[in-house]
Amino acid sequence: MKENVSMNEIANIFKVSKVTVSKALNDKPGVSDELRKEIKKRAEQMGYRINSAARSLKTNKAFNIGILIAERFIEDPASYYFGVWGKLTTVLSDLGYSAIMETLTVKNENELNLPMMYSERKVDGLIILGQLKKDYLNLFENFDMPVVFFDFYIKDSNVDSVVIDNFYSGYQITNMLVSKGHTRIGFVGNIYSTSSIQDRFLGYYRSLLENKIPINYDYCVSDRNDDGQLIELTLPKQMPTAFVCNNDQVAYRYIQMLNKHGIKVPIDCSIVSFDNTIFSTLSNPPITTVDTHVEEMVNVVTKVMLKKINVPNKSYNRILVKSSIIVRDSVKDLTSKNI
Amino acid sequence: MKENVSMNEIANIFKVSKVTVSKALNDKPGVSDELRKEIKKRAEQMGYRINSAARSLKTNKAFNIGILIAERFIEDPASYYFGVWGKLTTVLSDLGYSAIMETLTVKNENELNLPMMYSERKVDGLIILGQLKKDYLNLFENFDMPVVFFDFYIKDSNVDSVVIDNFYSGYQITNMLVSKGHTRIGFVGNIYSTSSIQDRFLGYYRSLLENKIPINYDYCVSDRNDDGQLIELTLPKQMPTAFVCNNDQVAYRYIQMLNKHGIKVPIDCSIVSFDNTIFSTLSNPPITTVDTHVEEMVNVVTKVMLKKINVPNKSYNRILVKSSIIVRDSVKDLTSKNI
DNA sequence: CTGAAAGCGCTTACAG
DNA sequence: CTGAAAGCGCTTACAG
Repeated sequence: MKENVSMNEIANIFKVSKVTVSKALNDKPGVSDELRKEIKKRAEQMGYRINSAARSLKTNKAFNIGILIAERFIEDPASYYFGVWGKLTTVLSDLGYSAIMETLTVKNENELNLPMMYSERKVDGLIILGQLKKDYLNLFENFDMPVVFFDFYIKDSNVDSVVIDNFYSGYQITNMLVSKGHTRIGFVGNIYSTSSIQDRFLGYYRSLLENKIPINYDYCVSDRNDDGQLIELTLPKQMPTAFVCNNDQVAYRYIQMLNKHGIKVPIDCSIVSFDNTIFSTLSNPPITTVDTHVEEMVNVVTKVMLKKINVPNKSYNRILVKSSIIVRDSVKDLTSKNI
Repeated sequence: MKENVSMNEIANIFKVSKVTVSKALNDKPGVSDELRKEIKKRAEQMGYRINSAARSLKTNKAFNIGILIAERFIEDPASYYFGVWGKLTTVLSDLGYSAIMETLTVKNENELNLPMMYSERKVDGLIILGQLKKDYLNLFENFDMPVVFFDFYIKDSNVDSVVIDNFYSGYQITNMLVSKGHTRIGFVGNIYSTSSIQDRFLGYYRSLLENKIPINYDYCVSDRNDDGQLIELTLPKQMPTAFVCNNDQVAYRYIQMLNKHGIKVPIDCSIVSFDNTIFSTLSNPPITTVDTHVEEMVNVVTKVMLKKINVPNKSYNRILVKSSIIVRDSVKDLTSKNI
């Protein structure tokens, strides 16, 4: 394989200028169709590869998108973000962009150091995967490069974000329980911990309101302390017929805890949760959960990013992506005849 | 934030040339310490960011490493490769390199299309994460860019690779079972399916040989067909006291199958496996497994890659990274007094 | 220690 | 349709 073929070399072969070769290869007007075809063919044969550094230097576009993720999110091998990561890479690639990944260390986050891919001008835009410290996120207000937050948002920010519709998801899955005849429904999760748990809880509450079911805090239990550290799961003061758990992992643990107390799912108690992660399929029984449509979220975030790159000062605010219920075996139908 | 500060701008402020600024910022000799310090300070204040496209154009080094992974490996949300991916990114970043990720679609693999990051000269080297089709891998023989295979190797290849020492791992964990008094030991896995299963099996066999335990194929069962598709797990013709499973996921499934037959782990039967993935911790009981030292493998592969970039024609062949046993609760000690 | 000059491989605006 | 010229922002080899 030839090491370095340049446009100039190809131009010499055809006795034309490199300008013509550039136009031919980039599908720009100003070359006859025939010549264009010949040049493209020859370039391919010669193993021509464009020098994107030279292109970037001229055009000020790197055709790279940076993806920043905090180290703590990838320590968990079952992290939801890995899937996002993979899909982002694939989708960007289809659009002619490469994905540069960088992990943000605790140190860099605390010291407010911007990522290397930014300070070396390697990327045209930045996608922030998962919530970071407020101070760090503030760096991106009025930033000199397009930035989109993925899977979280912060209040009073002018940075665009793409998030799941947690509120609606909570509403939806609780409605489903009600439609199966459940009226005593609990919630598992610390509702003061993250905005995503809070929104899911509020959706759950909305469903109760709409169905004229009074909320009963005796059915509700916490799953973590205010610092986000998981705590031991307990039975509520009174037992409901169903629980809405704030995510699959908690649901998985909750089922194990119930089993220890001799309570079988879904015979004695129904469980639903959110995220459609590996925990929902590995659980016994497999859990009815809310799928977050990662694919759709990724499509949306890349589309927004490319628009922002081309029209810098437009704002998209908070974009909600809808979700859908995946029905598995953790919910009992109380309305069916064969109880 | 100022959009575009160049070396020239900084040079004008100090009434020196951009050459001096370049030397100062890059810690190259030829500038007085005092001036260097002043320039660096000022550059920081002005928000100077190097234009790596310009640097690349001159030096022919992008300071990007490409990581190629087949789409099929990231479809499984619990894929072992995600962790590798994350660590690679972190380690490369520490060394001043950015990681460009690209997924290889089935189509591109079949049509032998090289990755975009290569054909646009965006990377200085390529790490291939996980085995690809032979034909595709053949593209990298005598390639015009450093390439390292990660977690697999192919025979008769001159491409360097970094792999776990599967043979030794199998040997080691089987030795452990023997030391706990087990002599009837089975193996779970199709030994004709992948080189990694085969190597683990051969390590297991070596331990038996060394301990003068005749191998008994009646203790062994398959876990997948020759195409790699998982099949239903069954009990062997005779029951051993322990099984070496070729990976955690299989072990997880095998324990579930044993439970269905009323066989309890580790009371009635011991289980060990490989990889230390989420399946080994989620299992009940948690499984004693072989940890693959991802961190070490990543350190090795990046070190090799950087060496190859700097000294292109040196060869490192197959580098084996050792592993270690993580003891959990799935093995019964047959030698202890309190049986 | 410092700098003038050349040049990396493209793209763009303009002229013919 | 085609090309000469300029220039993107650096680095390097060399001269002073």
